[in-house]
Formats: sequence, structure tokens, C-alpha cells
Amino acid sequence: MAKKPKTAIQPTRQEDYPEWYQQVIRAAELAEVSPVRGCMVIKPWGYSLWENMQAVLDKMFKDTGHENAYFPLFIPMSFLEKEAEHVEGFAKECAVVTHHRLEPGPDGGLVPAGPLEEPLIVRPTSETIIGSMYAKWIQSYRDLPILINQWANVVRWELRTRLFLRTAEFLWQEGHTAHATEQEAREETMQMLKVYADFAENYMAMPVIQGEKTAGERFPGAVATYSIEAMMQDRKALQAGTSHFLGQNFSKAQEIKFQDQNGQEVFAWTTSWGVSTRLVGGLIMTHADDDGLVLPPRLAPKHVVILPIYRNDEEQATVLEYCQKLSEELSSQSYDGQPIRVMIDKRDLRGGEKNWYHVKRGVPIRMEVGPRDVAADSVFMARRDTSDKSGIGRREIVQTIGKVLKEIQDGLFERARQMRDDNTHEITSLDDFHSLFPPTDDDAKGPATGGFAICHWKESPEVEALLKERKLTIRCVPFGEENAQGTCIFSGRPSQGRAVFAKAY
RNA sequence: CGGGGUGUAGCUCAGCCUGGCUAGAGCGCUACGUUCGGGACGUAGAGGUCGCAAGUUCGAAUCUUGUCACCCCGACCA
Repeated sequence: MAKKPKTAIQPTRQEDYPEWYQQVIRAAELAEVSPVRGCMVIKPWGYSLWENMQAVLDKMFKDTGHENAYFPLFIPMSFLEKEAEHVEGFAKECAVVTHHRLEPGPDGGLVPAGPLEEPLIVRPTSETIIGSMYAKWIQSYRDLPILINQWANVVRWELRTRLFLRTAEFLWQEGHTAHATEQEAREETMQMLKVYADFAENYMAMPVIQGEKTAGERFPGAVATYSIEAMMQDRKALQAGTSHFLGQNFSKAQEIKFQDQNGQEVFAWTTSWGVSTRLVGGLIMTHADDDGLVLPPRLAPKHVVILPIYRNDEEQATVLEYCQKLSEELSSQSYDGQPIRVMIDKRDLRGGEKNWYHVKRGVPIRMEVGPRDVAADSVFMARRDTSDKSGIGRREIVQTIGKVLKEIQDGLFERARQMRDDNTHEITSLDDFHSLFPPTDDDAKGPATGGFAICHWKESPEVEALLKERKLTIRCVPFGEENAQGTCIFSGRPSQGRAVFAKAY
């Protein structure tokens, strides 16, 4: 008999974190690499998860006054050229469409024909195309604010790709707003960052640090970029969402102007903000374990899977009938304002195999129902987050299911927060900084050493060089730390605040 | 775009150095049987133009050249 692996996923997080990540995605059937270089196929389980994220975020956007719209996939190349920094930021990774037709080639294949007068780029982001429309739509202060979001795919021609974290094409939402005053635009930028933080923490159960990006990490063309930063289980940072205050940079480049109440022609103030399918990667790396995915109940495609167990037709009939009733009773209960999402897995598979299938996919609660349970009017329940397993009366679990799910949701957040806090260090000396990030762990396959370092700093070439050498980045300057008084641990000069340093995805 | 590596069954790979009958293994898949409350076992099967193209040879997965694709490491990035 073959030796049973101890964990469903191999290697474990400890042995080889990047490989573990890929194996979780495969085992949980979230996505696969596609025949198209750098692009992924999101499979039903993964897409369902994304749909749940979309549904929650979409409601949050609408509750804050935004409307959805849709702008073209293609952007005239000249549009991108308008904002200098923006060009520089994206030019290197644009897919360019140069022809509009295919013709039979000399060797039997097809060759592009019908060259375009002006090449089109596939949107890497939509500031320019949306801005060009805003320029038309906005004439008066009465036309403002414009608060629009779009759900779309974008393409950034990445060389090194990883499923969900960095793919050439990805799905996201991008909010684009225009305002009459700087203050209003700044408030919008902050409001949406808060929405993201709320979503990350309360739905994904992923604790985040909110803060402002440093000049070097800023969105191309933005005046200020804010982000939410999460710590993955390997202690690396993941930028999970960004909100940009664009000032008047884009409105000046694109002539988005209006007459104010004094009849003066002035430029609008704009913002943009987005989160992407990268969040799925963040969810995996925050909660998944060596047995596969672990889903927070608020986003799980299914809350409960019922696994009928029987040996013969007679047992099958009674067990399935019982499962059906259980499913209906559970579905009539609610969690998070919605009916409990239940599925019965009736597939003709062995019990153990079927059980592991759902473990790997991260279903929060599994309920095994066999003849013994039917007889005792109970179920055998297993929690994905704690591996707690126990028999429980049917009536009891139906009544408490919502409470159990809440407990799981809260527990996941608490566990992640604990992990993050345990690995966040306030560093006050260069020696401590070096010992937190020793230079030798670059090729380590397990968790990165270090975690988050919070330290005083002052922007300078030396700091940049050191960070580059150690493959470290400044994640953000957390709110409240901008004006912290102190001494830069690198240069000894007066600090410009405290920032979070970490290795990052 | 620099440096390194790999292309053989759905997946992971062996075989290549030293050319030779019908190209292999594990997993997965199909059927049947025994099983079934934590990843079952047995038996029988299906599945490959050995990345592609030329060349050398009586004979090429194996040697040579070209070509394409992908992976890893650097530079860049949500």
C-alpha cells in the first residue's frame, strides 16, 4: 500500500511556499494556466469566488454613490501619450493592435493585413479613454461630481506571471471620478480606500495596513497613491488595492475643464481606484493551509457541503432523503443576510476521496450523513478552519449554523491578524534592520524571513540602493505615521515619518 | 532583452551519454468484481506521428543543424 501523504498539498508551505501556492490553486480547482502566454483560465470554483467578491464590492460602490458604465477595450495610442508619467509607466507593457484583418499567407497560414492608421493599445488601465469622455461630459460645475466604476479586463504584458497575483490579462474594477474641488477629490480617494479596507478585513478576513505610497511606488501620473497592504503567510507583503488622487494631472492633459460658480474655467480634480483578481491570490495566501484552500464564509461559493454515505440502494434512499431535508432546512437559515449556501455531493465517489475533494476546495463546513446519523437524527460535522469534527444533532446544527459560520469568519480574521502582528516589528537601528532582513535568504523557498519592519526613514539614494540590494520595498507610510518625529535609521538624518518595509509580491 | 534549462501518454517523469525488435513507469482515466464513516484493492483495458523541420545512417526518442514553445534566474510590474 502506498504511503499516505500527511497533507493534501505537497509540498507544504514550509517546504516550498511558491510551489505550495500553485498546488493549492490546482487542487482547489480555482484556475489553470492557459495556452495563451501569461493568461489564466479561471475555473468555476475560482470564478464563483470572484463573483462573490464583485457582488459585495459592487454594492459598496453603489452605496457610496457610484454607477457602473463600460468603456472600450481599445485605446488609441495617442491617448496614452498625453500624460507623460503615465506613458512612461505603462508603455513597456502594452499589447498593441496594428491590423484589422487576416489574409491567407504564402505558407498556408494567416497573416495580418489591413494596417490601422493609428495603432490601438489594449487598455492597461482606462484613465485616458475615460478622461476623454469626461472632457465631453463636463462643462459646468453642475455636471460634477462624476462617479463611475467599470468592471473590466485589462492587459499588462508581464514577463513573469503567477496565477492571480500577476497575469498578463486580469479582471478588475476601476473607479474613475471627477470633482469640482481638490478637497472633494481627496475625500473620495480616502473613502474608496476605506471601502477596500473594509472589504479586505470584514469579507476576506484579511487584515490590512492603510497608508500612502512613497514617490517611487506611486501610480504613474498620480499626485498621491494610497494602498491597503496585507501580509501573506510567508511574511511577504501584498498590495491588495489602490486608490489614487490624480490631482489635475489628467484633467490638464485631457482638457477636463468646467466653469465654476464664478464663471471661471477651471480643471477638474480626478481620482481612480481599483482592485483585481489579485485579491483571490491574497485570499489563498492569507488563509489556505497544507490541506488546501480555506475560504472565509462570507465569500465562499458554498457554506456547507453535505456528503451522503451509504452502502446499498436501501441506505441510499433514506440517506439521500435525509440529506435533502437537511439541505432545505439549512438553506432556510441565513448568514450575513443571505440564505445559507448548501450543496449535496451525490457523486459516485468513495467517501474519503470525496471528503478530501471538499477539504482542498476550502468549503467552510462539511457534513457527513450516513445511516447511523439518520438513525440518530444527527450529522457528523467538520470545520475547515480548525479541523474540529464532531457529531451534532440535526436540529441543533440547523439552528446554530449561522453562528458557526460567523465564528469561522471571525476566527480566520483573528488568526491572520495575529500572524501579521507577530511578524510586524518596530525597528529603531540599522543593526536590527539587518538582522530582520539578513542578506542570505533570497533563495529560500520557505517563508521569507522578516515580515514587516516599521521604521523612521528619509528618502535618499543610499536607502534606495540598500532596499534594492535586499529586494525590499517600502510598502507604504501608514496613516498617522506621516509626521512621526525621529531619526532615519539609514542615514541618521531627521526622519520624514515612519514607513513599512517588507519583501513584496 | 542578457544567463541557464526543458520539450516523450491527460499529469509527473525514466529512456538519450554508448543509435537496434512492438517506447516505458507512477498517478489519472474506462469496465468488472470485492470494498465503502479519512485519500481502497484486484483483474482487464484505452491512451504516444518521442515539440517541429531538415540532415547523418541499413536503422534516430537517442547523433548533427536549424526552428518553435515553455520554464527558471536577472531588469520591470496590481
